Amino acid sequence: MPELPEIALFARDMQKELVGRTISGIEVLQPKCLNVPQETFVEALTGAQWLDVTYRGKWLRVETSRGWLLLNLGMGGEILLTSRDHLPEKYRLVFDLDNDTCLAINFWWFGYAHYARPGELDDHKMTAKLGPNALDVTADDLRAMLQGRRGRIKSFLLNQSRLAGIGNVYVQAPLFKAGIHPLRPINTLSDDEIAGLWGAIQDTLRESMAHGGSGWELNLYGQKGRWDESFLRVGYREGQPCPACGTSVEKIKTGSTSSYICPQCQPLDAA
DNA sequence: ATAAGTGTTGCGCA
DNA sequence: CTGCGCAACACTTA
Repeated sequence: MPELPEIALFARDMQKELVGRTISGIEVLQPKCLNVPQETFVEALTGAQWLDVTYRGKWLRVETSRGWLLLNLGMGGEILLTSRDHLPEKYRLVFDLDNDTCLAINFWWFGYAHYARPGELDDHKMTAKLGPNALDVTADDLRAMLQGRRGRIKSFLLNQSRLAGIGNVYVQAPLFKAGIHPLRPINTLSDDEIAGLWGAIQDTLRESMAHGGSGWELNLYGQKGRWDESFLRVGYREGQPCPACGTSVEKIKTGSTSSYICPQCQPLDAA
């Protein structure tokens, strides 16, 4: 599940490897992931030169000389810099480059490769409505964003139009570190708790990036990250002892997603 | 072998 | 508008 740390690392590595390269060919094996007809997509970007790679939340935004390539890996996938001789087993999309390398992209569900014409990035609804990157807000920003809002804290954190980049994997550790139950109503959070949550989010995302991202994902070069299960604290560790107090970690349903909590450290009705 | 669980996003509903 | 449940259908684990 690629989330902000992995996407930020992709953007950094793609910036380094691909800026200046020209797309010499495009192969589309799964047209349903496009937002325009396949012919339009291929015609628009073939011959385009890579200018800049940035990201917003879980989206990669590639600016080319002929418009924008917008990538979202959905619930999982790979972007691999390789060559035609070493294509991975599965891929949905290949961009051939002018130095005999190619970019092979795979997503196993709900991934997108979208196109927006030059200067029309704002017309791309799915990226235009995203909130600020989770790493770009200050503690004061977060408190202001939560002010007067109803609902549960976890729903807010996962809502990409509020705060972009956090998914169900990276939401677990900050809530644990801040001692906040995922279902806590937003209006019951104290300023101190919000400040603690903000710090825990920053720490978690930066810690993962410093370790090359998630250990379940491959980077641009096909290498696994080193941010593994040991950093999750309670996430995906049902039945194991809480690292702080030893209480058994519980898995609970929080809306349509699951959460892993220490019932001792993250009580629901704390004040 | 068959079925359930998973993670993201947009949409429909109160 | 806002918060929340659900559906989209690929792949792994019970």
